Amino acid sequence: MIKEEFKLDNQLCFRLYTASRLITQAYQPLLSEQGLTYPQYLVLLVLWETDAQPVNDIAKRLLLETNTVTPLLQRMEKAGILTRAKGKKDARQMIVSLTRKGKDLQDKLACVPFKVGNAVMCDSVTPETAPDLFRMLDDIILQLRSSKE
Amino acid sequence: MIKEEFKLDNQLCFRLYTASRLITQAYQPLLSEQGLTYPQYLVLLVLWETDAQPVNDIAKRLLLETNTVTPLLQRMEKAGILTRAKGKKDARQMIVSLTRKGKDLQDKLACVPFKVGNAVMCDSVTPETAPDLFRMLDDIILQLRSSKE
DNA sequence: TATATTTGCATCGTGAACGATATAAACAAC
DNA sequence: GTTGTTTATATCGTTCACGATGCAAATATA
Repeated sequence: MIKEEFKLDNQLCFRLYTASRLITQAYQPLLSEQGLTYPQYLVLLVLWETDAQPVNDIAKRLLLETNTVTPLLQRMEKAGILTRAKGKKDARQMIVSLTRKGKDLQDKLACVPFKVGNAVMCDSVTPETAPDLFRMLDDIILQLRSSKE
Repeated sequence: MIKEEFKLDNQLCFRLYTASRLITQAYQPLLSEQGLTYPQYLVLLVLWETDAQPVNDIAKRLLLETNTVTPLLQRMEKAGILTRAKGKKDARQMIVSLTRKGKDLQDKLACVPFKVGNAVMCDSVTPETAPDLFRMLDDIILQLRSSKE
């Protein structure tokens, strides 16, 4: 008999991995109407909050490395969603700014958060219990970030 | 001011995506000692439970498509962890079986579940509250699977 | 001010994910 | 039995993730 700790059904990571993939898949048809991917949508969320940020700030906000974010931004630049320009104060920085098209996407995607929000609501995840889930996930993220030192 | 529903900090998906990536990163140094990746580890979990399965059964168990699993298995075959052989009853099937090396990995990775388990424990995620988290994630996964049709 | 180190970003290679498509075996309908 | 459909797997192209490495601008140190 296989040991309990090796059973797939006992793995937190597999649940997170699967839930993450499936919810991303739920976004996908809504985003692809605008030619976007989910990570690109995350970049938009960051830039809608604060426009004209260096690559590094975007990467830190998303907890990604710049070698992931740079190609992502290059593709979005090619799609006309944003521009990348060398920083004036610090020439090493690339300042990323939304174009008109990038800003307008906010209206075009207005329904997305609601549609996906509704799609995940279920017996044990409701507007009442969601904060508990958020807190646990935030705690796990914080814990894992700090153990990376 | 940006709308609440577009704030990154209000996104369940971003939490799941980040938690999944970070916990996978926690596995990575432990797995790479044996030359494994996290998805390859998941395949091992499936095969340790039930050896000699067709590709499709493994894919279904992991909720992945065969076009993701096939290359994964090919790499693991090249690494000598498993074998792939045409099914005798049904020649379309590829039956995946563990090699001696694949079976032995279970002992070599014995400490992994505990180390990662400890790494995620924190204030709001404890042995007592983990079942609540599991239930919520399972519910989300079920909900999203059923809404795919 | 010359040199060393750090910082910000880019490039490269590998391994997933996944949509689209292909192919052969199994099965069904006629 | 021939034809059509379904099923199991594989291949291809694109986009992440991410470790490793490179490079130039900024900063620290001698």
